[in-house]
Amino acid sequence: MSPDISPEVAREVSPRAVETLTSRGLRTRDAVLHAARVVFAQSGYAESRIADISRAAGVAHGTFYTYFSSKEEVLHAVMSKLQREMASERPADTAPLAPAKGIEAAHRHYLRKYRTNAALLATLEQVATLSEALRTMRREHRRVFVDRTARAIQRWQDAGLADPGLDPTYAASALGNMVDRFAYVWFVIGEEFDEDTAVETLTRLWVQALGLDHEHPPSAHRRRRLPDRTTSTS
Amino acid sequence: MSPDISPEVAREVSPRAVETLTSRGLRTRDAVLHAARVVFAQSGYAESRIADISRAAGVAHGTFYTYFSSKEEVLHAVMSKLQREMASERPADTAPLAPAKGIEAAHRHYLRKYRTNAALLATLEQVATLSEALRTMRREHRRVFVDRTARAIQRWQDAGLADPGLDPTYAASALGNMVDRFAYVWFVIGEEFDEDTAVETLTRLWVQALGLDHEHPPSAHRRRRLPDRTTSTS
Amino acid sequence: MSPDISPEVAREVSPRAVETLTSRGLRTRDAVLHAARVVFAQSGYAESRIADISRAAGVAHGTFYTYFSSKEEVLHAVMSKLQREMASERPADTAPLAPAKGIEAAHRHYLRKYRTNAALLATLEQVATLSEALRTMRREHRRVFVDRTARAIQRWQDAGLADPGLDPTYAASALGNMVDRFAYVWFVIGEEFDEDTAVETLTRLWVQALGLDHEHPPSAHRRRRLPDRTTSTS
Amino acid sequence: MSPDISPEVAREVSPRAVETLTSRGLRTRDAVLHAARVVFAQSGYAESRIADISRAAGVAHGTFYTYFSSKEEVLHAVMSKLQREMASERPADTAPLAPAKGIEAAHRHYLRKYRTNAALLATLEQVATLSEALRTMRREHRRVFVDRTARAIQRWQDAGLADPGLDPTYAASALGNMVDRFAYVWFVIGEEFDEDTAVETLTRLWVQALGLDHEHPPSAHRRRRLPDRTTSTS
DNA sequence: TATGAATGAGCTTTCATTCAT
DNA sequence: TATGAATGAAAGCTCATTCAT
Repeated sequence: MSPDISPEVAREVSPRAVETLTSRGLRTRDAVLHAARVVFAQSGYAESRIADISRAAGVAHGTFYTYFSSKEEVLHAVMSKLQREMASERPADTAPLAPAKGIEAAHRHYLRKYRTNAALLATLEQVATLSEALRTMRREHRRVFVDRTARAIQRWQDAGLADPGLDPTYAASALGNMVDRFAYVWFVIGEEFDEDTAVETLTRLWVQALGLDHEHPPSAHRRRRLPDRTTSTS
Repeated sequence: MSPDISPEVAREVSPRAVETLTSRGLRTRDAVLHAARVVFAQSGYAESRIADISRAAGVAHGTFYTYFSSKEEVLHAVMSKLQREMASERPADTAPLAPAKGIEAAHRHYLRKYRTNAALLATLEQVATLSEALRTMRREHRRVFVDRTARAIQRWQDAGLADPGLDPTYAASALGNMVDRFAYVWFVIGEEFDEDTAVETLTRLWVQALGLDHEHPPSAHRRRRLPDRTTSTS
Repeated sequence: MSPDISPEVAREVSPRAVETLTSRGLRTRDAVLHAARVVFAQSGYAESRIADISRAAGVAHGTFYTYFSSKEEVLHAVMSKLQREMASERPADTAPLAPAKGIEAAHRHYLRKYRTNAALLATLEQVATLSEALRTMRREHRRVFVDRTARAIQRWQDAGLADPGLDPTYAASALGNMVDRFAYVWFVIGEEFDEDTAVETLTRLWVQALGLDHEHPPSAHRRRRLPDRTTSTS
Repeated sequence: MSPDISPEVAREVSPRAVETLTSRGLRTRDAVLHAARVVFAQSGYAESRIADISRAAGVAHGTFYTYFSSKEEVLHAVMSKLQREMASERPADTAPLAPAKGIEAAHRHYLRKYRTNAALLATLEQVATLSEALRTMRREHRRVFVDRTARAIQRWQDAGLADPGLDPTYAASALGNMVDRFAYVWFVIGEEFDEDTAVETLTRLWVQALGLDHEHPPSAHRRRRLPDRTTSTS
């Protein structure tokens, strides 16, 4: 595999813990963090210079190190924030839509959010394997997505709406990858697609793959159940 | 900084074209290329040093530059070769299997090939967006895969085996991504999966997504046809 | 090799402009510039190493690049300064000497100044044709000298002291070259001469060549006048 | 001063003495020598690569070393040939012209020859101080010119045509420089001049400087005589 | 003689990080 | 906190020269 930038796990603390910063300090830190995001998006990780980030943040070169102890640390902070943003902010599915409608809405939403952050997500792809810390962050972030989808699949299976023969986790992982990767190929690699056709096709594939388009008699045996969750999240 | 008095004599510095190499030269070039592959797989692109490659190839530092004019150029050569390998070598589907059987075999084959080259494919992911040249190579390589799958889907649609409502290219792209990305998450990011369950799930998702599990009366209208191919490849 | 997704943030690598330097920075810059002068004089351009200059300046290797972006750039700075020095600093010809006396003084002064800077002037000769920038600098520097002499010649012509049949600019260029080159051959190529004889001969040649040694009746027609200068410089 | 490329005096012998070469060998050697001349003229010394010379000569890289043992050695050979060409080939002044006419013809001839070889002469200027060997070659070559002129001046002095107060050698050196440098400034540095005006001015300056434009009674005392030459050349 | 592959010392340049102010 | 000058390890690349064939 790829080498870790630093063998030890990345430090979780900045040179000065965020909590202890004055409000002026917080503002500067934010400026640097935001600048880093812009620069990483624009130039990729390897080609981004601390000097670029400082300049973009409007601070002196040395000021960077007041808030982050290394280039890798800002990277971590930027990517962590990005992944949180990608995971949250999904449209409030307040109304319990029919599965197909909900899936379509989610797909359209995800693709648009991807497009917005495409450049930074491209950088994330570059660095995903650069350190074990990032690889771990990546795995954990995926788990949120996959779990959420897996639980939905299981609910659908329980309700006799989805193919009970599918392993919810494997299916969730596979289908999630499908959409995520489709966006990557489209917005990063530069393949050309049409949004409506894309959303429609992805949705149809999900619906049919999961068997949401016809009934599944409850007699069917399930291959594997998800571990019970006390907090039966959305 | 050279005097620009009269430009007459050509100045060429790039490496000698492969065709003009002596057999000794060819052997050395191969050694360097192979060493680069090993080193890129081991260390990723950014962390690979020309010195590492030369050492691994058992040649002097300067010899590298006899055959490649830069790190980027070997990268290109290595990745080009990798992609050709990934695209070829598919199992001889001599027997016209039932679609599902064929799909399953292809999936299993692909996952195994991916696992074999996982480290280098991880590097490919890192560098995919590093230069337009690589992005283009990437797009073109995907096209081979996608086209092959899209034509298969269309044949199945024509035969009334697959859902005629799907755009073959979009579906091929999406489903291809699904498998490719599943392998990445498994072998590169380090998620843990079981091969049989993986192959089974991926296959079931394909089959159901494409509607290969039930009949499609010929009356159905098709969304978009692929451009006709004279050479109706398998 | 950076992703070209969206170019927004400026990337500047060139050295900080001289005006923006702190006094400490200015001091260091001067040290480097002076060291470069010494090293170039000692070793010529091609044989001078950035490492030599840094060492001579007593700074770290990288510090050189804080102030100059390349060897060529310091060269430019050094030579520009040298030429300014050669052009200025002429002896205050406060007393309006007889032409011959003034010429003799100027020659002696020039030869001595040349001897002092011979090594660096030899380097200037080496690099004069290395870049168009230097060639241009050279041309402009000569113009100062030539113009000054040409105006003197014209004044003498106007006063009936010098041969009116000479083109002032051509004559100034030729006679200036004569002295300059004499110094080069003497101090750089290593021909052996005696100062008094040299000054005497050069002066006599100038005086006679210009016809300063006898009257020129005002009736004589002039070949070409210099463009009028409002500021009739001394 | 500038450093010598190699402390020892350049070897005077090629890897294989020219006399021992077969005619095929001689042809190859000539091709390399000529190619070197072209390349040096085009790119200057520092920017010329042995590879460029070999390619221009149409021989393999290694073949160069069959005939010259180093880059410096070809340089020496090329420049030696150039200086011989510049010194010879002057127009047969069969008819004992009036001094002024002869001088004018010589000047025009020299300027034209300079123009033809300007690029290579520019390179000569670059390298003149690179090694003691070249500096010596330079001095010796100048001596031919200067001596020739000095003897002419002395003859004119003896004949009562030229100012007997001038030291023939100093005057010859200075006046020779004047023309040589004028050509350099014109054809290498890129100052713009008109040929007729240039020839006319240079000639007038010579004539007047030497006092060839009026009589010099034999009573005048001469400053210094040239050492007697048995072979009272042209 | 001719070839062209191989060598490796040597050089320029970059840039994350430190630190005195 | 903020500054920006200073550091120096590290890497890419060049090319004159050697040498086996």
